[in-house]
Amino acid sequence: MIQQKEKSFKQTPQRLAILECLKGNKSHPSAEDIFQKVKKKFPTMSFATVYNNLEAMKKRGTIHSLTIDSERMRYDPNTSCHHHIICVDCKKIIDVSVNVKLNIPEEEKCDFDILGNHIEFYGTCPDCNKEGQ
Amino acid sequence: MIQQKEKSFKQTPQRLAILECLKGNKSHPSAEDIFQKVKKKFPTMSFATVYNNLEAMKKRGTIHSLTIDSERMRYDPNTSCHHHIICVDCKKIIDVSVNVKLNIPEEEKCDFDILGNHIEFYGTCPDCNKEGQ
DNA sequence: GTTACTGCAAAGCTTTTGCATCCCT
DNA sequence: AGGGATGCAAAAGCTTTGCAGTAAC
Repeated sequence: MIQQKEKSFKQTPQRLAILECLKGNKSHPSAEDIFQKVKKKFPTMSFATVYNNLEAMKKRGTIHSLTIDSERMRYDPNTSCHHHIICVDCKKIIDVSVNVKLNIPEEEKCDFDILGNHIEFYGTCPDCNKEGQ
Repeated sequence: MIQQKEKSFKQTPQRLAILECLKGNKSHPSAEDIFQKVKKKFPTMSFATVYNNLEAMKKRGTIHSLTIDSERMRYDPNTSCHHHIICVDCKKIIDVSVNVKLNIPEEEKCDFDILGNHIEFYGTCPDCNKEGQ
């Protein structure tokens, strides 16, 4: 088997800024959110750089992307097993760490190899409930 | 309280064709998929008509939309409670009806009103497993 | 010196919208 | 007849890509 040399991962200031912005961030920001925040520090920051870096971090397993918001991709630096609640009105996303063991009966799997799962709870957040009266 | 007259829902041939295409369809098609299929019957069919109708049906609760595929919206005519497995390679989606009762402890909810939930299993389908050897 | 990253602009996709025309009820 | 739906084209988002210049290693 041919030894695949791993591509080096350079520590550029922009990349570090994106990582810093994401670190411990529980708001599940979109690429736009991240771009706006990092742009303050690097006014020349390009959108492509944000997307390229998010993609690179995803591939390395540093972050996860969430498909829960149909309007845009959301990113989560917390790669440990957890789930989410999304507000159907304002699209706010919060973490949930209910620990359920989910097993699919063999006959339901249709020979899929299951790698993992993610539970999306949807509802309305307190802020949107207030307004909706 | 003012009586809101319900908007009439006309039975146009195009709309019926879209409904027909969706009825019992377990492939979780995208708008493009539906468009291509219905276009065979109605060569003048417009993309806007497909989207308008899917949106209208969603509002009426006739169909659900799935955010599980990050590349595009997918539609599901099965509105009863069920979950999904998606193939991370080819994005094939199949139904799963594991019946789990998911309750979030009060302190995790952060005062959200929970309306429902959806479990996404992800993995690789038998077809993609074969190729990947 | 290499290799990868940045920034810019343009392109690519999916989805939405405006509007004139058409047609279901 | 009238309200809604259709079809077309254009626009609007989000995301990706090509490429020349630049910076990390």
